[in-house]
Amino acid sequence: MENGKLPDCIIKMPIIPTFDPIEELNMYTSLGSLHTFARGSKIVSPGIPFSNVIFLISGQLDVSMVSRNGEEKYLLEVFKNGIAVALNQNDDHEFQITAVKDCTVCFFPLDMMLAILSQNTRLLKNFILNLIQKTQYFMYQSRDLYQSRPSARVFSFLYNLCLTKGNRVNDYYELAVENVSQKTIAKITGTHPVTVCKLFTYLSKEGIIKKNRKVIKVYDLNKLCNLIANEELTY
DNA sequence: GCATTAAGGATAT
DNA sequence: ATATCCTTAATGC
Repeated sequence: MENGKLPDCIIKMPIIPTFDPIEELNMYTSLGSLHTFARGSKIVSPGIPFSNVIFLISGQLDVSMVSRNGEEKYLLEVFKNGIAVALNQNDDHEFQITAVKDCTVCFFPLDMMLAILSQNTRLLKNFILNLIQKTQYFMYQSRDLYQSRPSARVFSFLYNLCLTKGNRVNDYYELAVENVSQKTIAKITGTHPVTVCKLFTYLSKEGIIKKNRKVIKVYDLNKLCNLIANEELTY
């Protein structure tokens, strides 16, 4: 640990499920196939075989699962230079990848991806770290869904967001939540948007936060932390 | 305690 | 002008 910095192989766990970009893949896009997708179109659909590593050159992707009864489980978002590994050669998968903005993507078949990675050790490392980051995130996610109540997950999300992205101003933490809507928080925490709204108004009434559409100010982080473990809750 | 639905209001495009 | 988001209330499990 030189210069007081952490070694560069440490996995940083995201609060919002967006994983580290791999800029270096831009050098290899000529070895894959370029495609464009209009906003709203599906790149991967449940039940339809698809086997490529998707590299996002521009735009934004939404990855989710859709079961036969039509229920949807949000998984993660992909931003510029991010990857989505979709290796589903059979028709029995439930994955869905949607372009939520106009997108330019590059498809790499697995063998091509492996050929590229075998030539570039640093890229290989970043690729592996990206996958580990995803698996670890979803390990935490499954643990939370298993042992925490929805309210605890929402409070926990807000608490962690505050610690990682909160700006200290006077006696409160300020959170820019313009791009993190309550709907998004509901999807990430596996709760209902109405529940998130109720919990936030509860926190406001308790004087723990002050909120508007763009900013959440957290005044009592300890109280918020205590609520995560709380059994009783009336809101 | 939380999901669901509905309905109205605010805000962004 | 239409979509998206937030809020509140009512109801049910």
